[in-house]
Amino acid sequence: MMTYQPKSEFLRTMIARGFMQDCTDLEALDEALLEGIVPGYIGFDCTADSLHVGHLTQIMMLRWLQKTGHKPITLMGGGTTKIGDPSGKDEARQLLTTEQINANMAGIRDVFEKFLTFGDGAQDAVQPDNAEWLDQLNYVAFLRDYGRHFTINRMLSFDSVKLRLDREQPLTFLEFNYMLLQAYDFMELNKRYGCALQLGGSDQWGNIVNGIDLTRRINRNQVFGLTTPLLTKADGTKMGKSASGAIWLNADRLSPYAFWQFWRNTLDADVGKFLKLFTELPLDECERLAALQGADINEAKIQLANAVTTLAHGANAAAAAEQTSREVFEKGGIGDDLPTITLPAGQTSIVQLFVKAGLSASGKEAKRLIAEGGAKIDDVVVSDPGQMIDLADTLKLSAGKKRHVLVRAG
RNA sequence: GGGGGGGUGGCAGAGCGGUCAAAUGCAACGGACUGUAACUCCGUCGGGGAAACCCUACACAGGUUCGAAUCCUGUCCCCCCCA
Repeated sequence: MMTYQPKSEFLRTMIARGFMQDCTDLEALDEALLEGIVPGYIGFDCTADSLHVGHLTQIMMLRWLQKTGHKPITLMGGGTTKIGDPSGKDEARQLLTTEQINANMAGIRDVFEKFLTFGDGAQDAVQPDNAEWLDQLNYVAFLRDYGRHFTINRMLSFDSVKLRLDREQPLTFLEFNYMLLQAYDFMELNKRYGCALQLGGSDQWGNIVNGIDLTRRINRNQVFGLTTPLLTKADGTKMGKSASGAIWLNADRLSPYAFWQFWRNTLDADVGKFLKLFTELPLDECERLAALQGADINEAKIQLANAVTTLAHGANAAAAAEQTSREVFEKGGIGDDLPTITLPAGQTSIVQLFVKAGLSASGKEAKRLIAEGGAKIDDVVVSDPGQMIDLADTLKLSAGKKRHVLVRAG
């Protein structure tokens, strides 16, 4: 039960928009936020060269932090990625090379540039890499200075550890150390940047609390933690995955059109929640849109798609995606934003066309699609799998009602 | 170190000499319905081929059989119990 009503804009926003799950000390954090600039951080693994929709809650929190007058720190886990966080994972992850990690870090930076303002100012975002301090740790010195502050009894009580032990899945000592290093990160960020807040998903609670304790003991500073609820869709499935994989925030990995479509296809019941979390539309507008009934709620989904795509890819990309979507879905036409492939002009079998366009994983699958009546070329149902087609101009291939690809003769 | 159980399709999980490209569930894909929904229903769901049909698959390598996911031998990996 939340009895305390925060006064700071940041916390009020977090609560009102549904970001808040738990806070270590709401009242004291609120005071700190009212007093001055609070640097707050979230750590990100460097396991891929982009971030995806699953990270978007965290990204938006940092954006709000900056918008409400504070300093976001996007900590790159260049050091900890070499270890792997056991939280919520069933198995140890495979280790990445330093080169891969560095490349990934650059890609992630590109994503953050869209959401945050980086620089040297007091409220500008910074992006340190924990390899800066973790790589040079001396094992014995670390154990002596910091290891003494962690008891095995306590560490064993964390859900992330318990889960693995209960399932009798191996938890290596390497992974077991992850939480020490994350705690060390918080302490180090407190030293370097005066960082006083760690944000994260609710699965990070244990790690965050460890960092708070360590910072208090070593630095003698009070710092805070705030977690977000685990995000699930109304149908119970995990947020951020689609048929074709993760919904990346990077245009190289997922086109703005596909990104827009992802949001356009939000479940009715999720529209309000997503508007609040992933857009900056005023709350009353979010509520008005979410309350639309029947087919009218499609308008809300378009607004959602436009707003989120604008944040991630810019207003032009969002407008183009919307335009193409209207052409394709409302008029049955084509749009520039549709995924496009170029193939040599001439005779091609339809089956091969669908495979090359990425609409079918194999020829077998393409034939199946045709047999089921789901394959269309320029909106005409294909009936003969053996048919050859003369590729001379541009064709629109459709697999079902939603997946369309343009094929150009080149 | 000793004893026992197991590794099957994206996942879960049957099969235990032929009728098995392998039950069932989930996921996925297509269709109907609709709002580019949800729910429900129907269909499909290893690869190649227009098709007949062929190929590759049940941890890996051999072997026994007319015939093996199913039996034998060896290798690797996982789990349980005892010490």
